[in-house]
Amino acid sequence: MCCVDLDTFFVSVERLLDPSLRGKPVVVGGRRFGRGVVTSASYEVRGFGVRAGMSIREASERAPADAVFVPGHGDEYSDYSRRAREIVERYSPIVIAASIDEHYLDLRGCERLYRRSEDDDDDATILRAVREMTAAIDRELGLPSSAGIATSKSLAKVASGLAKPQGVLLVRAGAEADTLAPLPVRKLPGIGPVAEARLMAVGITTLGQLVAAPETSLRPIFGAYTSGIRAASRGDGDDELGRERPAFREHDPHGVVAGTISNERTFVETSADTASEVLSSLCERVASRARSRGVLAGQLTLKLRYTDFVTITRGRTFTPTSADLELHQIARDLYREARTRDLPIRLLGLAVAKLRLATVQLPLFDGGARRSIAVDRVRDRFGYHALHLGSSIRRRR
DNA sequence: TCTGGGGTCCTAGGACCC
DNA sequence: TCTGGGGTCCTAGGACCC
Repeated sequence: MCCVDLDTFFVSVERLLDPSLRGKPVVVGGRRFGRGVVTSASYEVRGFGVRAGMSIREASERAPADAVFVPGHGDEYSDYSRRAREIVERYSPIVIAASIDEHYLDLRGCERLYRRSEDDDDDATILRAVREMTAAIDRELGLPSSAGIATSKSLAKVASGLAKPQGVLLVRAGAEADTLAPLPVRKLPGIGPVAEARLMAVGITTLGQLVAAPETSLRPIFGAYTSGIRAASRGDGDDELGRERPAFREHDPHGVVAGTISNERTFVETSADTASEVLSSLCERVASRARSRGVLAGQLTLKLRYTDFVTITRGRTFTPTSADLELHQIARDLYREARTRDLPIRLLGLAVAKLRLATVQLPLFDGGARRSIAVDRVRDRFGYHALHLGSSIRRRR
């Protein structure tokens, strides 16, 4: 099992787009002192304590004066991600994308394919092939990457992290538990800040301690994941690649499509946006994304966050639709149900789920959907902002 | 750690059906 | 009208990932 991870991916792409950023501290995520969070930080700026996930404001204070802050280029990242995948696919027929900057390959059975000399054992052969692969990604795309090779998927991921930057680490069969034992629990995918704190409370800080801990102390923390987490902490378990993320997956024969489509917006203090304007525009975005994917939504969930960070969600299941006006009506109802406190709102979000494939004939009978598709056609020609629902446009006098 | 925006998956209670 | 137990769906909330 091999995990290939592109190093500081967004920063690396930004440097391809603007070579003057090479060697400089770079922060991707937003303009300096603006709003947002860091999505990628170059190694130069990590030395100052800037990390992905940190607020742009805090990063702005920590970063040196010559640091460059860029908002990011999402379409370019997707394009480079796809090209990286094409290179990875040369090395194994079994590849899945785990995220935009991360791919897993199943290399079992490929040893004979890559063997160069009789002296090479399987590990040496695989290690050389993976080094060739990361070199190819660098040579052909100009992107640095790291890789981890191990008997299980999660250990391969951990190993790729240990190998960074621009390294390849192979954990030999039999060495799994010893490799993992000294690492902090947080290194294991699936253990986040909450689980880390709760483990600390029962005296567990390393993966070795987690493996040795009694079931009764882990169960309350991990629930259904307990045995999987413990197995992964020992380095055994998931030796299958598993499913591709639902967004990339085929739908099933009944027209059910996995996944959700969501959009949310945090209110800026200075903005005079009203909740109903934001709601309308979120509704249009979500519905138009559903239509462009050719799906109807059977569930809508509204998320409302107050300025004190208390978050309420209200959802409803209904006959599948992708019409703006229908979804908008439901969204307004949900908003009324959720908005019970007299406190300013920090964030509004909408998500559609229970997606199913839109049948071809349905729009002919459904005026709302037909109107929405006409709107999409206008937008295809003139841009997204060419047309909006009346209520999502600020009234001017 | 004063916290964006896109997602996935699990839990737990209640309704409803057989 | 009360009772048991299982299955499934709905809803709200929360942890985690990139």
